[in-house]
Amino acid sequence: MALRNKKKSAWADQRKELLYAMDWSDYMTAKKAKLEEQFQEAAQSEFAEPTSNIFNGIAIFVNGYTNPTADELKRLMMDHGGIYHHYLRSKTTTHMIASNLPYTKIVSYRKAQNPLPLCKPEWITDSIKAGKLLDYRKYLLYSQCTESQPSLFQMAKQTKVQDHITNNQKSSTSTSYNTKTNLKVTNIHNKMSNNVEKSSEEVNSAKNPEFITEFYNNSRLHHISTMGAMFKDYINELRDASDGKFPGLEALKKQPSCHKNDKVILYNTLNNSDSEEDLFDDYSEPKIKSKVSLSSSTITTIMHIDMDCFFVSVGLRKHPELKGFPIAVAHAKGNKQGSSNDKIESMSEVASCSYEARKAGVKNGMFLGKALKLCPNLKTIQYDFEAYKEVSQILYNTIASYTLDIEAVSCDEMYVDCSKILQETNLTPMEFATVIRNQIKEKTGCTVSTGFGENKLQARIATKKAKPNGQYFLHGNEVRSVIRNLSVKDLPGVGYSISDKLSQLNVKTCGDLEVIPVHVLQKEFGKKTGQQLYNMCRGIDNSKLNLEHVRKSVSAEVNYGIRFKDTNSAHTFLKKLSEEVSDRLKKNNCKGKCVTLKLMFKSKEAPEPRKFMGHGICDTFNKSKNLIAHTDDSVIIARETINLWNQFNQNPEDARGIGIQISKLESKLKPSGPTLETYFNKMEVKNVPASTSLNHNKLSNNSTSKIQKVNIREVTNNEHETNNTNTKSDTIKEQEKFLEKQILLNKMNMNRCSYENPNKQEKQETKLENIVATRNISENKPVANSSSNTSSQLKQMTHLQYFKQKKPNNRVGKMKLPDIKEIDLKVLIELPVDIRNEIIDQYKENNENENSDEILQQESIIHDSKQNENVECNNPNETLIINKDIGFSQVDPEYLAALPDDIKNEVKSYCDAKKKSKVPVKNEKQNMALKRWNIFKPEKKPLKNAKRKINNKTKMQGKVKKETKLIVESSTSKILNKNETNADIPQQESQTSKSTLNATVYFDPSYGIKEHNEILTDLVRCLLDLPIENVRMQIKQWVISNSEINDVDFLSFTTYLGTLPKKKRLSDLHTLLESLHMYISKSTFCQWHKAYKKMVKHIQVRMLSEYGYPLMVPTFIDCKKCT
DNA sequence: ATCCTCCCCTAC
DNA sequence: TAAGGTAGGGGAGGAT
Ligand SMILES: Nc1ccn([C@H]2C[C@H](O)[C@@H](COP(=O)(O)OP(=O)(O)OP(=O)(O)O)O2)c(=O)n1
Ligand SMILES: [Mg+2]
Ligand SMILES: [Mg+2]
Repeated sequence: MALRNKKKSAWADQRKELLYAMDWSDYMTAKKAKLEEQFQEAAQSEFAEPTSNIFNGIAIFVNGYTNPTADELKRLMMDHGGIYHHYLRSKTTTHMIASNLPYTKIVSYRKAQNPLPLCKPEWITDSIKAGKLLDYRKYLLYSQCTESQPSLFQMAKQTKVQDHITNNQKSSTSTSYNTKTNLKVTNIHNKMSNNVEKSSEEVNSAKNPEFITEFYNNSRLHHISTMGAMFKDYINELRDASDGKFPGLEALKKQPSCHKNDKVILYNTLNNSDSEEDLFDDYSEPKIKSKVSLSSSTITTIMHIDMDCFFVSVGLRKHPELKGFPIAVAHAKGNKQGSSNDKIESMSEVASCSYEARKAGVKNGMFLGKALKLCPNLKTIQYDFEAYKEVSQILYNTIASYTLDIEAVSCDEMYVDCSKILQETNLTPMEFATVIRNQIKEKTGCTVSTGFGENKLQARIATKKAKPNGQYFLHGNEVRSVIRNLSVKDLPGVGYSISDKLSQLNVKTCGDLEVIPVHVLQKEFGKKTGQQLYNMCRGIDNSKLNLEHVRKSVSAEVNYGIRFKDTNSAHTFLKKLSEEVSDRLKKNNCKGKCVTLKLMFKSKEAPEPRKFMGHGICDTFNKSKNLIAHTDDSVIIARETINLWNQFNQNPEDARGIGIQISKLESKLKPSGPTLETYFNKMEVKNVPASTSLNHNKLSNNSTSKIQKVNIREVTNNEHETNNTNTKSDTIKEQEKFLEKQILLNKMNMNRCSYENPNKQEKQETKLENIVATRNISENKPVANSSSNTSSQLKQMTHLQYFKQKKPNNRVGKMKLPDIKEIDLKVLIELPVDIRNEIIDQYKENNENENSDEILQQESIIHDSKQNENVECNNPNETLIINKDIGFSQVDPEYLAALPDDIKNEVKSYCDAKKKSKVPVKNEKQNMALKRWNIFKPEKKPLKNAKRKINNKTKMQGKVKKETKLIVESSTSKILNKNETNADIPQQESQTSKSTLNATVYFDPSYGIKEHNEILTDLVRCLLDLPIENVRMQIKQWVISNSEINDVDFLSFTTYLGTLPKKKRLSDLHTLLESLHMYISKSTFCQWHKAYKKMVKHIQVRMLSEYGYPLMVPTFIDCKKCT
């Protein structure tokens, strides 16, 4: 039934043909001719912040002569967040720009399988005028959409015609299509683009600003997901707030524990359903069972509980007259007037159907049209999401009044560990089931079924057997025989795909499955899945209840109604969706550092979806980006997702689904999370029956206990005020702030610890998690050993909270301690100033106190490198920096004060230079490249005739090598010591013009300082243009295949890295430094170690200047030769 | 070996 | 019309 997406590689690079077909001479000529200008502008753009982000993610290559010149285009791109490629890069260039192309080029272009869009330069200029990225397809060079992209155009046309023929009554839709098609024609001629945008906006239903809200309001799947997550959270909250008392349980215990029949009568006021037979049938055996479990308390009993046809049951409360009929909940009415053959089948989905309907073969999730065919007298009722929530809440509250060993599964379903209850009440599972089922039925008017077993699997299977409105204990001795007769599809985790594969192995039932050897299953389905199948068909399930649910991701997606007319509407939608995700993150009080964009595009030959505005048959693509810091900021998320979107060169009109997921979440900053009151406000309980006194008590109990807990944490007063919400909220706010700090500080310590010995730490964690099977959190305390001795009690509390949320008991081995580098950085970046300062204090304190401290090492390294520093920009007289200098206002004085003098001065002089450099931009650059490295001083001799590339594999010619060595020695003497090895490998390198950077740089003897500087600039610019992954590979190559350091490499990489802070590319910088450190650490050559320290120092100066605090980077290199 | 990314699959 | 969301487990295959 389900249409599965074809697998398809999103990133297959099919543009090689194009690359090889291109004529490169144009490019080379142009480059040479304009070399000078390029350098000038590079200097400009390199240090200028873009004025907008219109072209984020766009990388153009200009082919041939264009009306705005290539240089002009480059400047425009850089000014507006785009990238200009001097070379066509197969993987990263997204668009080619040309005003005219010779016919031969067009031919070769069209031969390419997946050609780059070839656009007129007006695309750039018009986009800038419009202040947003316009659809490039309006600016395709060869006007003739019909020629270049015939399929698209014609498909749209055909679709339209088809629609007219088959669907005459859809007048509005047809009109829309008409408009769209006409517009496309208009677009081709590139006219009236404003009109175009306005009118065609109506095509896309996602254009409606309220679309997302409206969609989510009506989406049942959205509602059940949201509610499911909410109840998982809710159970966590209840558990946190629990005082260990369970009113329902207490009430049960007070009952005379003798006659089960008494109890049945006592609670069984309403139930006269057929399930009673089951109940009494099971009486004899469970009694025995119960006794057995009493004596040997090790046996656990799991209960699975699930509302019967949930949406229908709830809906029927308002339509009692429909009880007993086949009913379905769906959006469409499904009025099946007349014969069903000319009526178009409704594609509305049946969310839930009554058991009467199921007898006819109707199933949840089925299209209404099909359901009506199977069951012509099926009646539909409307959704009532509020009511579902109310009933769910009662369900959960009822169970929670007996125990909190609950794993929430969904809004109508959960697992419960009943062992304790049964033991304490001396009830059999059947008796207990009767009690709670009656309670729930009484309070909600809806029936519920329960199943019992010794593990989750068995309990679930028992529930299936019990439904509807029943209960069942799946005894150990019947497990095998019962399961044997089940279809494999009945096993949880076995869906369409697996059951399909199994049926190809001639396996239909669990009995069939039983005879398949485990290694066969594992080969077919993978290690774990195979083992799981092997176990399940035997009734074996070792999984524990997932108490303490911890969320791992937050996402929002819409795969309905997505019809974009162009890239802009897609971007607009992405922004809205980013806001949605951001809201959800904030509601959940969490932030994440990985953004994933999920896109669905219409498959190549897919017909129009059968479902109105549905997604139809699609290919799906995911791409994710790791951020440097955790975020919940919609602007950042929007920026990143738009970037990701732009990396897909797909027709925006083909988009059918969009989703944004945030993962790699940090632990919640505020340990208390939303209060219980929040939940109940959210839930707006209205129709809770009077008999909920139980719940009511529970509520107030929880609320007070919550407050008490807060007060304890605060260690301030003993007044347990009963209500006064005002003071409380203030208190809580303060409290949260305080806790936030504490937790962050703790984290710093912990992370530092883990950084020193990550493996050991992690293993210890895992082991602990294993040991601590239940939620005995105190077990974890030793791991998070204290940071400072002050306020130990407070700290313990926060530790507890922290670990509780960080380490779910049954997510063994999945979580690992975050890296100190990341965490600290995140902390510093995202925290308010006061908190940041506090952390920096701590930081400094640790520096002074602990010798083995990682950060101290960093400091001392900086210190050490001072000796080697060529202090040409030193201002010895400038002792006090803090309030004197405007340029320093951004530098955190606290941190600055702790810096070694030389760094201080360096920061200062750099800031000064920056301030002055309003004048010619090039000066600033010289400040960086010349002053800093002292390489191109006038007195230096010009370099000799040589040629080299950034690519590490190439060696320099002897002469050049010597020359650069001289320079280096005169400037940064010890650090860049070179071995005098090879004066060899001369000319043949000139043929190898294929560096990874595609840059071949000549060190011409006639070049002067300026030229050298420009060469450096060019190299740096190339690096800046390069995707981060490529740079990383460059660095890797550079380090691992060289025993000595080439200074041009060194200078260009260092300058490049030093530029990143200003470009706000901290994420990239961090990634690169991490890699650099890793590779250099492996090197046995001390000059590498020293060079690394020097690079880090250089970068930190830029960091301090830009951000006021340094980047947390690994500095320690384990080398005995160089300390 | 272990991690990461990009999927697929499943459940409600 | 119809409202095909969302979170998590896990596998394949590449990078480290
Ligand atoms: N494809 C699906 C499956 C379920 N649901 C919603 C409606 C269901 O009422 C609710 C609970 O799902 P269940 O699997 O528990 O199904 P029911 O409760 O409807 O029936 P059962 O008696 O089998 O539990 O989730 C849905 O909208 N779409
Ligand atoms: Mg149900
Ligand atoms: Mg259910």
